[in-house]
Amino acid sequence: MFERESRMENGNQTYTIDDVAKLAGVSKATVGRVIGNYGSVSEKSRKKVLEAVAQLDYVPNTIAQGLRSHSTKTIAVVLGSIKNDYCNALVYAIEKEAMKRDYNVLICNTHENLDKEIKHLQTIRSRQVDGVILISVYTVGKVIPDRYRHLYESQNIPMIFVDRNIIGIKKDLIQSNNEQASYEATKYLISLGHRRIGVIGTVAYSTVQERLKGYRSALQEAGIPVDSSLIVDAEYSENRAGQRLAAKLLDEHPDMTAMYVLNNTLCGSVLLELKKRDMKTPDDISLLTWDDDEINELFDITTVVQRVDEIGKRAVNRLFELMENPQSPIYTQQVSTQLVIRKSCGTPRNEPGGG
Amino acid sequence: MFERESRMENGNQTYTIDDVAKLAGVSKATVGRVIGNYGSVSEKSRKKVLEAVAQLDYVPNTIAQGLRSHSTKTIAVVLGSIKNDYCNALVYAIEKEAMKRDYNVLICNTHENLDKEIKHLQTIRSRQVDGVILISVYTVGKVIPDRYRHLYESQNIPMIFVDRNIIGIKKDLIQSNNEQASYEATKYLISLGHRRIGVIGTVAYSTVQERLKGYRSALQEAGIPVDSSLIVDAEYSENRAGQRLAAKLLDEHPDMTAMYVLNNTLCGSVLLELKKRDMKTPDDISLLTWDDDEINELFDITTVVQRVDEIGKRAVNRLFELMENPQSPIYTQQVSTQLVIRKSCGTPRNEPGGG
DNA sequence: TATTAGATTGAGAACGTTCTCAAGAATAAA
DNA sequence: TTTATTCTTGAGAACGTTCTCAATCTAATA
Repeated sequence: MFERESRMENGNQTYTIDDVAKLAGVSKATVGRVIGNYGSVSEKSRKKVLEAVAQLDYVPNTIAQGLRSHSTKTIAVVLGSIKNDYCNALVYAIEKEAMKRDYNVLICNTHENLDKEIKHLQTIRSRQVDGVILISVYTVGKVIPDRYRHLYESQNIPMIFVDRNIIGIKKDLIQSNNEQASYEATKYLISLGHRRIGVIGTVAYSTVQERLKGYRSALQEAGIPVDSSLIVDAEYSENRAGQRLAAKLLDEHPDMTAMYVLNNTLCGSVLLELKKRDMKTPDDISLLTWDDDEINELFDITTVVQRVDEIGKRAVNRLFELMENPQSPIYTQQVSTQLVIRKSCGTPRNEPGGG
Repeated sequence: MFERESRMENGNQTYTIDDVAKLAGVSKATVGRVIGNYGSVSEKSRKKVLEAVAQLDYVPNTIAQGLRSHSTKTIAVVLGSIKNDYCNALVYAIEKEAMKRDYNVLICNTHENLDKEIKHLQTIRSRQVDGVILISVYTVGKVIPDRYRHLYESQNIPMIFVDRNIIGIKKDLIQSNNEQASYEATKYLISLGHRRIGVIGTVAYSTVQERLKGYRSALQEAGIPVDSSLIVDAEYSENRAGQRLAAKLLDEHPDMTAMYVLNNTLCGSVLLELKKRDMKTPDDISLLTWDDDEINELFDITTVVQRVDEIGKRAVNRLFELMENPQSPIYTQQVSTQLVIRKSCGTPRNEPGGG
């Protein structure tokens, strides 16, 4: 009683389930039943409890709930950087879906750095996060050291991969149909008459390798030899890699008539190089890129558009499935893409039909 | 013993401080001392504990720590949408700073919706989050209902505002020097000879009002009458408001020689309208906007650049100050901006010197 | 009225930490 | 050797929930 009153004086004090129970004149078990909406409670008790809750403006302590119930109502999203367009659209979609289920989202930027990814996964473990959505930094060549494998393989925390796969770790994966979409995009360029198509992408990522595979098979199908010097690799961390590599391609391959950009981060800086050289699409060169953006519309760039919303939604849905049933069999979901044809691709300038 | 062994078999089981204590042959109090690095522990005990920790790959349960210590090592960032360039750059900076202090970041999108902001603040309270950084939806005219005021005023959770202020709630605020920067930007346009300068912005936000104030005072100083029909208001939620409003201004004010865009979200769609009308900057119209972006560089748009990194950094620093000392006096920090002059502003086309 | 089934309730253990307190061990001083 | 001082240690309470279990109460049936 004494304590209660001293609390009342401080309008900001937070109340516990015991305070509610005392005020309502019932036990905390009964309060728990009303709050948690389980068991059976008489109408009279329920009313008293709800009144007390309202009067004290009581909110249950999620931390205590988490400790007791082993569920923190939290999912973590681990990715390179929230600044990346693909990633922030993904986080947006994930948070939206999570909210619908009263879950919150912890954001973990790895800055495309292995150590930070490991550190985040450790934190996630100790935080008892309920589930993890991971766009891993792990690139195709690299092998996860044994001492960290458990962070990826533990059955305790449901985890799914989005976009990038980690070879050797079996997890659900949700991604665009990279190979097929890339095959079709390349075929489109070929159908316009292009035979020398330069490619810019961060080769180390599984996604890009899939896209390259589609590129190669389209060329092969058309009987065009694959010239690996037309494929240039962008370090993810390099600032304005697109600009440097576009310049390299343009300098070394004067016969190149189209550029195909596989990473969404690269396109802007490729355009900067074109601007610098006063080259226009599609007259001077054709350009096709992955991932849509306001820029793409403003510059009329033909684009393979990923349905990031859909990927995010599926990721959350699948994660919740796994949270309910951790034994659910692993599988990969491929989300369709859309080739949005604008005006950046034309017939090759050296071709009879070209300008 | 039995239990331990059955746990060992399941390689994924997580261990508790009791398991470590048992394996090390000490009490959990001693383990706690080693983990938490306080009190005094003999070298012998310390070694045994560390070995046990390593062997079991023990990580402390943050939830239990949180319940006991009343600190969850979490800060929440509440903002309109992570998709917004300003916001995602801010979150990026905040997460980076928070990581340095071993704090994690909970992301809360309000979708510029009042109810969602309230809901998030309630969740934040029940989650025992240690601190909140808020870009509120609350617009200048609106008053927070009494029943929700405590969510903003509670002394329990340190909270600071970024970018937007809420009139009537006294909190720390960190923002750009909106009025001064806007005054100078306008002055720059005036110095080029413009007298009819259209303005597009979401008037309801305190930031925009500050920027308008700077705009007006620059005009007044130059003896130019302020024509309020040149200032058009963009609903935040409207898709491509910039395009519609640019069209409106261009249609209704043929004498307008410059457009001044106050929201970063609007510029892209303003450009779309210019593109549609085949108008070029600076020849057909001058354009000046807030917030930098790849687009601005590609289109050579003169821009008031906000130092979002710095704002984020200061926000976290200040929040931690408040977490240590909640009584610390409230104040506002204004971060300087930079007017990056590119090529989108020229002399008015109807002027003697113009095209 | 006695009996039974079902509804309602509260006491108290458990979740995994932190941290106080008092006791025991080790060392230094007398 | 005894006494004082400092180190080192473990038992157990506390944080705020959830949830089991047994007890009580109600109403219906025989």
